[in-house]
Amino acid sequence: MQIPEKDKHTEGIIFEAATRVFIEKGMDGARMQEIADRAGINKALLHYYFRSKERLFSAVFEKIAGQMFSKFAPVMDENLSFEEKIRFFFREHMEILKNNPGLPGFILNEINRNPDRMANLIKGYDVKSIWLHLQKLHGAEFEKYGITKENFPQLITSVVSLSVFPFAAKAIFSVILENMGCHFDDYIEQRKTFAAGFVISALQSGNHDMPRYS
Amino acid sequence: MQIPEKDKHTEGIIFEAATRVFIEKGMDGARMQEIADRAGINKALLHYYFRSKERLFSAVFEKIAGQMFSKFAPVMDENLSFEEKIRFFFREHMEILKNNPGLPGFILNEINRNPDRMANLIKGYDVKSIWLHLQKLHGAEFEKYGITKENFPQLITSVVSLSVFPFAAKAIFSVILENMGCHFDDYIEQRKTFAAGFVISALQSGNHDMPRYS
DNA sequence: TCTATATTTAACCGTTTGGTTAAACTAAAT
DNA sequence: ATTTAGTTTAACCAAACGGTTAAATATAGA
Repeated sequence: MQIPEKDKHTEGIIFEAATRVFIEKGMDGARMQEIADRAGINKALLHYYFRSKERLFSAVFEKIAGQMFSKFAPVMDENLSFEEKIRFFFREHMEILKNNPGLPGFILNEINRNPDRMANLIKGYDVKSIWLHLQKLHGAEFEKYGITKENFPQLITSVVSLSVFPFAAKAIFSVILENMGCHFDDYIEQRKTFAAGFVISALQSGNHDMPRYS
Repeated sequence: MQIPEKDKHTEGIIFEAATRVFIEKGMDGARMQEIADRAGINKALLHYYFRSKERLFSAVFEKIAGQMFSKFAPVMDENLSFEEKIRFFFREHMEILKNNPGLPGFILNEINRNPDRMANLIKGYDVKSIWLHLQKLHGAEFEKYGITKENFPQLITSVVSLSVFPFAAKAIFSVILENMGCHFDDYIEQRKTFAAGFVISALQSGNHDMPRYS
């Protein structure tokens, strides 16, 4: 047999090319011919490795989405105070996105196109278990900050929004920021500390407006 | 001549059908045949009113984007304190998005696909002029809250992130929230007051971590 | 009634696209 | 040397798609 390293090599080249094209153009906008061209191979070989566009896309999406979500969990296991974890999260997570600014748009676009794919993806990332886990670790801090089971979803979605949205809306934000003489990358660098401080300040003041569940 | 109302009527029906399809599928995923079907007319008539897919899409996009951005400005002219404006913004803006949850994803997807379109769209929404306007109106509050020209972009992008991102990521959030026994619409209703309180709390505590510009 | 526009019908066109096929070539493994 | 899998080439196919055309019909205004 032939060396499997070469298989992985070519398969990897195709996969990387496909990843770039799918991120740029999305599933609908991507063309198999363009993927083949960027990989420096031909369409026939593309289908030799990945039978169809759908299969190739699924492989790319699952890897990217997996990478994306897997970066959330480990932060929560670090031996840090809750406040330090928040700073840690913004610093690390936004650094990853800074190097892959197209990921949020890619994920959001695809889950909007095909919401069913979410079901498979989400299992294993249960917010309730995260809540229980964190409450065990940081019960005292949670009480001090007034973090409850009711406002916890609001809190973590706020954290995610503050870090992810600027990348999802990069095409808008970068233009607007330039008008104020600020470059996007500088803005992101500032944001790592600003957003962390912003969240922590909000927690410390403690008066979270939370209506009762209806 | 025929009554122009009927023209507008049919044109409006087509336009609305196109809007729905484009929001659901995006430019690349949308099909002219499906737009015609949903409008209850035929493809020929579609091209009779809107010469091409590109023109139809541009018309839809510009109207939606215009609606979207026009909702930001008037908030700033209300006769309210800055704190009240923040509460007002979250309440009103999120109510609009609640009734049109597909808009953020549509806009984000398209500006990612075609960033050049942003240039035309942004002019008229200059952050620097908004900053000058607000600083004139709320100079005292800005000083109290420590809002400066440097951290202002961080502040308003945070406000926008907190309100818009949950809709852009609705397909993810709704699944995750269900795991905690919370429905998306309830979450949004809570969020109007939570996010406002969150921002105001962060401002009141005042210690915004802001590194110097590089 | 005549006319101009709105609308339908239905066929048609050129291009693109995802995917296939078959033959030939390469090169390492046995 | 033979086998096996990787790879190229190049042609091909059927379906989908955006868009066009032309003839027929409906309808309201002049």
